[in-house]
Amino acid sequence: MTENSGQQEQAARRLREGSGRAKLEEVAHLAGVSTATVSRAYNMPEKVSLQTREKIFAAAKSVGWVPNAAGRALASNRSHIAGVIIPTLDNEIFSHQVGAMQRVFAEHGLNLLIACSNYNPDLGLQQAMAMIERGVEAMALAGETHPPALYEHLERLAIPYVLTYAYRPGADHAMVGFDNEAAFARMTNHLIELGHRRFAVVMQPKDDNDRVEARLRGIEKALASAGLSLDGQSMMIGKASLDFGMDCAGRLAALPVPSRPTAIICGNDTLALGVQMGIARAGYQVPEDFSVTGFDDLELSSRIRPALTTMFVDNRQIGRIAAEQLVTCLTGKSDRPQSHEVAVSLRLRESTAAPAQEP
Amino acid sequence: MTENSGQQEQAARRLREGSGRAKLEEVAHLAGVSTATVSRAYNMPEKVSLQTREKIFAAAKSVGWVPNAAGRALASNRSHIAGVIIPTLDNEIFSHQVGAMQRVFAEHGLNLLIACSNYNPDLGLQQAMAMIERGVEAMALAGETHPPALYEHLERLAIPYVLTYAYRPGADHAMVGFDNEAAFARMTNHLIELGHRRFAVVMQPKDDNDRVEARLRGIEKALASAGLSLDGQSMMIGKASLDFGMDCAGRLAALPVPSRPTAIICGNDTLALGVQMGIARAGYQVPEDFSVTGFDDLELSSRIRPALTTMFVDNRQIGRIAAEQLVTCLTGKSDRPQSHEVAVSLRLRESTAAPAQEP
DNA sequence: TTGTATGCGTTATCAG
DNA sequence: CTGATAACGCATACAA
Repeated sequence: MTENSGQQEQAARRLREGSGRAKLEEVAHLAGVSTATVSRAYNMPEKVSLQTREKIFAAAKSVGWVPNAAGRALASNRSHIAGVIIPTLDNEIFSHQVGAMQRVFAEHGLNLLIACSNYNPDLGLQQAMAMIERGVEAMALAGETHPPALYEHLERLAIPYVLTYAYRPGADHAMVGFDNEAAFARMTNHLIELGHRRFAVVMQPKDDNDRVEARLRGIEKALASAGLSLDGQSMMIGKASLDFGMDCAGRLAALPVPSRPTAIICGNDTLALGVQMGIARAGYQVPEDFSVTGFDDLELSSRIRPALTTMFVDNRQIGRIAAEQLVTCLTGKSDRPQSHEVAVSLRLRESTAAPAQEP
Repeated sequence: MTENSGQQEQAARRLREGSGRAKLEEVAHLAGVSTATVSRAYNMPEKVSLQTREKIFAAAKSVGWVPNAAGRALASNRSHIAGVIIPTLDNEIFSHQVGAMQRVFAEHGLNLLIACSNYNPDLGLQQAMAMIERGVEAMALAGETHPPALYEHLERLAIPYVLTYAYRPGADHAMVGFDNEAAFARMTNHLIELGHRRFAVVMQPKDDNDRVEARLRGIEKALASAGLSLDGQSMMIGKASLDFGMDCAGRLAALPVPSRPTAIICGNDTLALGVQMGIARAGYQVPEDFSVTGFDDLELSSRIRPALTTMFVDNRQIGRIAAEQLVTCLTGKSDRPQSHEVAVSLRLRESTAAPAQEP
């Protein structure tokens, strides 16, 4: 009890009396100079004589001075913090992006705040607002579908931002990514050209996910151009897991031959690998009985047998370019971040082939 | 008069500096109350009458006021920012941890700064110092091996911190994780009990990675207890990739039978999957010719054939608990973060079996 | 090259 | 319940 109250008291006093850490003023006293000179020694070293600079650094070191960012930010109107909002860190397409961004930002003295929306736009908005309150100088957002309120705040506060993992010519915002619709149209056309006429789609949920919506559009348009379409039972939407892919494969394999697809387009490699496993488990073969395509090109996808036909997306490059665009704005080299289309490449491998001849 | 000219001056400055950001003072004017009351309306609503509160919120909304965190932090000595440093976001064991942490912190109104050390302690220190300058209130660090200077700074500034992904009874610091040495000893003993006597180890680089060092100790101690040891050529260290695993498998399969291992202990599941592929490619079978073990239990590991014997580690739980420990410190419910051992579980599957009888 | 003085936006203290 | 006012730690015109 006594101990406890003592601790509380101490904590309270720390709060009342300030951080308890050394401040710039103490460094100044110790070095026998003014606070302005200390500040200059760090922020504009060339304007301070080597001699005093050394005195100052020594003094700072002796008291273990760490600049207080709040005071700094308040006086300079710079927080040195950037922010990124992604749906989830559990998907490597986003964690790779963030990793690349963090590296670029760090090289420019910027710290990175991160938050996840869990594919929930309202949560994303909330997280973004929290970051804006923290004074982020720039912001990267995954995807294009965000509450108008978010864009309004960013515009009004003149916080530069880019949208990542998507690219749409003529979009209102700066975007760094690729055209999801075109990419899936390309993949679909590959299968059409091989001779496939009956398709299934295994896709992650499209709610509040503009990338997935674009992908479905791409598939449907490509099919329509060939006079084809998906019937309802061949469109399977669920969690992007191996298990869901396996389930779907099982259901598709159980269809009567006339309505059974010969090609299965998957929303990502995880689903596609699951589908391949499900097909094997059902006693069928890839690509003889089913052609399968993925998206992302995970390390595993090229090593597994049969190697997966998929689309390579360089998520690290997306993250890097997005961060670089923001940095150029912050350093005044550019007025607004520029959009940038990142190339994706179709990797044709063993999981796709011409369909077997109908008996 | 004075007031008026003051406002004009302020407006002029805002125009000059292009910062169209409203401040608390303007909200106060608009609502016809003092700045203190506006502040209270947000931070201690119960101490402000409902009526004035509503006036204030309306005024704030009309000018789109966003609180300035720098001013806030300076006055309250609270940054509402936590930090985490991990080796890399490219490995899901860390990205999952970070994702879980971020969720917990967000629930408590804390934003999360993230940085990667790339397994370089100096870079980690540098990143950590940057975070400390930004005023992080708490910090999570992956692993145990960090420069003494880092610990000194954290201690001196009284910043609560926890180390994650490792646990060592009697450690100097709060740790949330598991005993890497014990875990690998357990895995090794499983193989010894199956009857294996010749082992190979395929492991990620151990430089500046205390977890890997502990794992190797665990393996060697378990072997020693059984009167066994590794000869040099059976210890293979390299990048934790499928390719390196495949290479190692090829080299091991090429050894003359008397010195060829019957069991291959891998540092993680990625390496183990690579080893399995390499064995298949070399024309051998798992587990008939080689037993293989992994570590982490990726989603894939239980679905692949043969299913991989591995150790399940709940990285999300590690992240969650670590963050919770830090939060309890920040809310004053605890003085120091507590260590917490997270259970790992051995998943015995198809990739391990008794070695074939020697002819 | 260095010092002085002031402001940055908010919270907290104390009086009312 | 509310208001006036002093911190909070630093950067930066302006002087010297």
